[in-house]
Amino acid sequence: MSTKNDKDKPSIPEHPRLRFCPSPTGIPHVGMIHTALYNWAEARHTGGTLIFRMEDTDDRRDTKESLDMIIEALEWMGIDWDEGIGKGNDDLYFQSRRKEVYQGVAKQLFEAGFAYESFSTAEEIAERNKAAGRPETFGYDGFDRNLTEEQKEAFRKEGRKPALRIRVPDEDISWDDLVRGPITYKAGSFPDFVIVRPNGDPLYTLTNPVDDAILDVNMVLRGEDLLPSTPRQIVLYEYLKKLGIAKQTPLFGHLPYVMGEGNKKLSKRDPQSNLFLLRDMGFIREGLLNYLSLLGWSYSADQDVFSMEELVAKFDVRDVKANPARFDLKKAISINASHIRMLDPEDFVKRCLPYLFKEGIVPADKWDELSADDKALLLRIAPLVQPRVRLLSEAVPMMLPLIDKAGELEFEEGSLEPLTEGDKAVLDRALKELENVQDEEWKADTLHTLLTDALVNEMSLPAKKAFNPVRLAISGKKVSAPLFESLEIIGKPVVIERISSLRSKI
RNA sequence: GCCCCUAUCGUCUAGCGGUCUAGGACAUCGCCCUCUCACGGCGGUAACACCAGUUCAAAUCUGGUUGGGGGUACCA
Repeated sequence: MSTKNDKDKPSIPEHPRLRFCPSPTGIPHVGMIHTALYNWAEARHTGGTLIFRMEDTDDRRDTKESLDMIIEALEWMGIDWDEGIGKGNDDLYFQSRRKEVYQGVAKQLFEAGFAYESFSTAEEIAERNKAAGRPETFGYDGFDRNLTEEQKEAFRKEGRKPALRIRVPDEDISWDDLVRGPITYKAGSFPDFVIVRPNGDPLYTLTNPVDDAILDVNMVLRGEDLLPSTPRQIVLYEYLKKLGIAKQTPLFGHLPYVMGEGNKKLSKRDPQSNLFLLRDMGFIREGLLNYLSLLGWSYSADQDVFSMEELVAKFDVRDVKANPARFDLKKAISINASHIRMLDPEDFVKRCLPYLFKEGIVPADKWDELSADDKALLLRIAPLVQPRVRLLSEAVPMMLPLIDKAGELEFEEGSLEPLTEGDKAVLDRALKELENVQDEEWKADTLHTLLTDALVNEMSLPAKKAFNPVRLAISGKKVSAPLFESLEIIGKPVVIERISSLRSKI
């Protein structure tokens, strides 16, 4: 199999080792899952290894709840991992437990001369830049690069503590990006950067590559927002390799953003960015995964509904597009609808259960806890409802009139006003016909014939005019599951009761 | 300011120098099917940001312009 990119993008390692390493700071986000999905798909396609690790270095923002939600999200989506949290020694996979490791590496970097102590404060750097006529945003000027021991001692006597900075070589930094192709940062593009704060806290620029190196990660697929940190990390990798800590510099692939409305990255404020909100709306994993994979990648020129197996068979990160993609809820819903229709009816019902249970329509949200009668009824209803919902939650109002026979029917807003004397006559006639039907004759096709003869043929009404009042009477809605099947399922007594009830409202 | 990324219908994309009067999907509009809705079928509207250059030939290669995004941190 050859794709356009095989010839001009880097070849992937024989045994790819990828990782997904979010920070536990909030509700699982669609952009985050998009990144996780692409890492997963690449790992599964290549037979590689996916590592799941937590970048929890910010104790002010990190929460246990967030961690639990991220795990729940991955499990719900079916994104599994081979190494990492919950699989082996968790001390390897939580950065919050690894401060000594980073400090140890920092010490080695310092002793080898790859990093140096920097005593300059932000104010001093800004002043020097100003004095030299450089723009304020110029950044660090390398002032502490070659401080003598005496100078350092003098700073220490002032009570200063040094940050540790990486000595950035004066040369172009290039890499061949898996999604963007060759990228070069010219020499001097960025200054010596801090890897350890004066108080000893290691920074992302250090912790991320160090863990990747220790876990022998050879492919890094991450968001475009991390692109500017890559040349810095490449510098660091060169040093880590010299110290024997890193085996190689990994291949990098910078994935496109998932955008929201306007030209903004999908933010936590956008409701459609919240994975669990999408689940509550009634997305199924297959649909959401399918849609998300399409944001920056395509399955083929003329097919965009496919299974996870098909995705894995075809996915290649080198085919991913570099430009950001907008999250389009309408298309996401449409793709979801296709996947709902492909579900086995029993599977469909089982997945509807939580939504039905939440509204008090069924007594349990677990299939096994339902009575045989309940199961049988749901299974009869499923094929009627399944092809006409796009989200699982939409099944609730459609199933309700078929399941809840005791409750008072609620009529849809504005559905009663247009009713006329003609509709009243239709209901009268329907009532008369249906009352005479024997129990054993109460079948969808019999009722269809009966009502067609009476209402359409004898009353000379168009089919819509004839059946819609009946539909409204038994469902409370203008849109419902197929009428005659519904009549059969609801049963004669309740149908008679509901039609009489609506008749009296006209 | 400087650096980096990016640019095909409203949206997601196919396109890899000739097969492009640019294909598919969602959305939208019309028609058919039809007990409603959905499904399904048929058809319509709708895009190569701009300017140069290379070439017999450019959506495709090169340069520039413009637009969008990101960075320029002791954030990630």
